[in-house]
Amino acid sequence: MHNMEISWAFRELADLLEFEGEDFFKIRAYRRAAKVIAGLDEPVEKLYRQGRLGKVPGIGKNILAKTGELIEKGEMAKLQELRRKWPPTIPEVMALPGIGPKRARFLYEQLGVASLDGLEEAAREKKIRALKGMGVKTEQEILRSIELVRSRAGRILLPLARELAREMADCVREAPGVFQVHVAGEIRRWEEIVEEILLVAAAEEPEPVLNVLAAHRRVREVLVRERDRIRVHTWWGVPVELRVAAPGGYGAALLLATGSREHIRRLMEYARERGLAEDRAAAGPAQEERAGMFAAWAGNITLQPAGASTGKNAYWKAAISPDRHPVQNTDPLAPVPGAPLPPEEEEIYRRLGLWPVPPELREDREELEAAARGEPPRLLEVGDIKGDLHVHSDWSDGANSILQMVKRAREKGYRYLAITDHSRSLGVARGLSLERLQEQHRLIRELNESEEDFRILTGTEVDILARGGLDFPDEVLAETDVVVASVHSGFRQDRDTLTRRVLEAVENEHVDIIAHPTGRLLGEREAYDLDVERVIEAAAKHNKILEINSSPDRLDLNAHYARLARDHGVKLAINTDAHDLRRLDEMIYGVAVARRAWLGPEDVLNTMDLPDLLKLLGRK
DNA sequence: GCCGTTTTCGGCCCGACTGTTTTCAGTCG
Repeated sequence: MHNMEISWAFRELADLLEFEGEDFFKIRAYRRAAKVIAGLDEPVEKLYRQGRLGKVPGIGKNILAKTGELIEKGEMAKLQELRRKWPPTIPEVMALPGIGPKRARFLYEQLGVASLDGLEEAAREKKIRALKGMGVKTEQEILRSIELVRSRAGRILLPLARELAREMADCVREAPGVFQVHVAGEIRRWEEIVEEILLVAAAEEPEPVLNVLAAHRRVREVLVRERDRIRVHTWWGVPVELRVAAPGGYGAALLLATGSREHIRRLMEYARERGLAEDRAAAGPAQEERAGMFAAWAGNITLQPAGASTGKNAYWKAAISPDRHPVQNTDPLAPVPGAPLPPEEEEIYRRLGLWPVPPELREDREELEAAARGEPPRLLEVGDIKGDLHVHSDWSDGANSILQMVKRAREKGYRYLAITDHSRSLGVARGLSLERLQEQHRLIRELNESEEDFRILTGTEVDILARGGLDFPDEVLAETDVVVASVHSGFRQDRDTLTRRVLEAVENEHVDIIAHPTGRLLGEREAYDLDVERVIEAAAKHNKILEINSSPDRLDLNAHYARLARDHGVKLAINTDAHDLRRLDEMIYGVAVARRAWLGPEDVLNTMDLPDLLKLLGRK
């Protein structure tokens, strides 16, 4: 059983218990377990079988037993009991912003509302406003939220998509006759949100490969099946499509499956204009047919004589030549951003007289024009990153100690790490008081004495207060290595007020970085109403750094604004905002955003060596 | 329900905001 399935079971259990009015701390324990399990590096099942699961913090006797039930029997008695007792759609009502357990219960008891559909109907019939404690505003807010939730149904964030794609691709790779598999589509382009998972496999015989996917235990229903293509609906709620190409046509198939649609369209136009692709387009053939023609042309490219391949990954390995920049992870199923293209695909661009366009740039944002002109840009790579300038420790709401975070940072090859715990106003996150902050900074200075070739930077993530101003006085910030400022309250203030708050932080001489500048939480919360252009202009004027927050549910700034910032001469910092060890690894997502924004190492603060970094931050 | 170099019970998450009130409950970060 997948970790995510177990995590979801505990989350559902917590939701239903909360609806029942169960003890707050018990619910919190289940939620925490769900979070811990989702964040584990190893399969829960393995830990369980080896008797190590009980040692994981947050997992005690009871949760261990319930997890065992899930693993052994595939279900949990307590959860099934609750599902029988209450309508199973209750959690979707509680998940709505503004509706918690109390209101969900109240709506259920007063109106019999137990699902989004039911709630929407009640709101449209103006029944909500008649209830005690609710009014017209609440009713309208409910309708708005429902619309938002509906619009994001069936869309998942990139890390989960990568994990699911990997699981499916792993099984395809073992299918008879398959010698190469890639994850393509949105995932390969590193889009923030994924609507479908696309896989491409190379094999002479498609039939047995398609059969393997059709029989996968996550597959609920086969939606489309053709000779060399299958599209299925999965347990995860996301469609998965597998295309099987003959080895000779693999490059073209991968290229076509990676997209985007506009990039492919332009690429085919480009090929036709140069007489490089068959042109039967005069009569206006459908997209698919044109793609087919292009594939037929591109498919003629064979790089190696048949039989030259010595194994499944031979093509892949051939692509990694020593003159490339170092790439840490070249697993084709879950690569890091900047992993090399397979040579068959690369060759198609070369034959068209273009440099091979990295998947992250295939969005029809002038990448073909650039590719037709000179040299490819030197885009940022994971290996360029020399440190992380925004992480949390167990001094505030992080899970790990400073030393644990430092150890992992060193293992990642970093040269520095800034510990930026929350400031005093952020109560929930156990924000540091002035005294605690200074105590922490003293400790860090001590720890640095025994660190060689590595520097722990003192820092703070200082709140930009709702009433304006910063949460710590200037003289304290002046003595801090890295001051990261960010908004955590007053999200609903109007554009002027919010922009003014952020501008004030930009103008403060002690602030170095504005973190997650727009405050969006993908799939959860819209960005607050901020005039980002003005913030970028101010950052340029005051030499301030803007963050690309790598957390996959933030990715903030996004590629659009990151590019705009760069064009204004603003440097970006790519930080993880990690609250535990594992999330230090999320740097890849921020790097992908930077690549999608066409950033190179020179545009990014934390590619700098420590002395240059300190100099730029104006530190004494 | 979990946890313990304050260890088998008692503590763990509090303050701001919102929409609804007329003094506050519910939600959220």
